[in-house]
Amino acid sequence: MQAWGAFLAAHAGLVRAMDQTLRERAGMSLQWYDALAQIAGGGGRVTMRELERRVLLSQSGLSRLVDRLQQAGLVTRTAAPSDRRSVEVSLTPRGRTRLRRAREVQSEQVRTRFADRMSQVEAETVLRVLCRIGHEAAEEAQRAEPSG
Amino acid sequence: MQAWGAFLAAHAGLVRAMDQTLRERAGMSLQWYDALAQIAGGGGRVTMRELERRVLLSQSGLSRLVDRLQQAGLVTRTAAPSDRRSVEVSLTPRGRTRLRRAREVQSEQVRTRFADRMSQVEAETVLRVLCRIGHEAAEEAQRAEPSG
DNA sequence: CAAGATTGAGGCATCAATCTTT
DNA sequence: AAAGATTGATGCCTCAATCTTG
Repeated sequence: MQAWGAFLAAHAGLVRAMDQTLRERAGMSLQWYDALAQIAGGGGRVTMRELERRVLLSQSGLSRLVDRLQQAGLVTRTAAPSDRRSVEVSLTPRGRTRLRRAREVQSEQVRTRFADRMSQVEAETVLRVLCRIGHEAAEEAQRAEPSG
Repeated sequence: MQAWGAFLAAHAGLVRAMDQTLRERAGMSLQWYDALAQIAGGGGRVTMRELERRVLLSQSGLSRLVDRLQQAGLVTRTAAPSDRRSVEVSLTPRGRTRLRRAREVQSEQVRTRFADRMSQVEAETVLRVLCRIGHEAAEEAQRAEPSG
C-alpha cells in the first residue's frame, strides 16, 4: 500500500534525473527524445494522430511540441497524400543524427538507473504488473469517453 | 527493458485518472490532496521547508501552491516562533473537512486502481524495487547539488 | 456531423533574482 | 555568507473553440 508512494517518488526522481542528463549530454529534453524515438519507431514518418497515440500528450500539446521540433529543424510537416485532413511528421537528417546521439545516452540511463537495479525475476514481475495496470487504465479511459 | 515504457505509461494513466476522479468527487486536484495530506501527516502544522521535502515540488512551486490553498481557505500561514525566517502552514477546519472527504476518494482509488491489481507477493516485489530505485535517485540528487 | 489538426486563453511548474533572518 | 521564503519571467500543457476535409 506504501507502494503507491514509492511509485510516485521513483517516477519523479527518475524522470527528473534522466531529463537533466539528456539535456546536458544530448541537448534535448526527455519529451523531445520520446517524440523523435516514436517517429523513428513508426518508420521515420507518422501522422500527427498516430504520434498522439504513441506519446503521452494531448492533441494540442503534441501540435505545439511538433512546432518546437520543427523550429529546431529536427522534423518536417507534410500533407498526407491519402487524407488531406491529416499531416505527416518526418525526421530530418539532422533529426536522425540528434536522435542517434540521444538514444545512446538514454539507453544507458534506462539501463543504469532502472534495469540494472532489479534482478531478472523482479523485472519480469514489475513488467507484468505495470502492463496490467496500464492496460486497465487505458481501457477505462476509452470507456469514459464515448459516454461524454 | 520494456518495463521502462510500461512504467511511464502506467504512471501517466494512473495519475490522470486519479486526478480527474478526485476533481469530480472531492473537488480538488491530486496535487492539492497530496499537500493537504502531507500537512496532516506532519501533525496539521509544518514549515514550508518541511513540506517542500514531503511534496514533489520546487521551493517556488510549493510557495505558489500554498498561495492557492490559502486563497481557497484550506490552510493558513503563520510566522514560526522559533525561527523568524520560517513560515508554518496549518490546516483550517475547512481544510480538514475537505481532506477527510478527499482521503476517502483517494484511498479507494489507490486500492482499486493500483493495489488490488497485484498479488501480495507482486506488491512486495514492486515496493522493494521502487524503494531501491527511489533511494538511489535521491542520493544521486544530493551528490549532484553540493558540487554546484 | 465526425475526424484531424491548430490556435487562444488560462493554469501551473521551474529558474533566477531578491528579501529577511540567522 | 547561508537558509527560508517569495516574486518576476518564461515555458509547457490542457481545455475549448475553430478551421478544413471526409
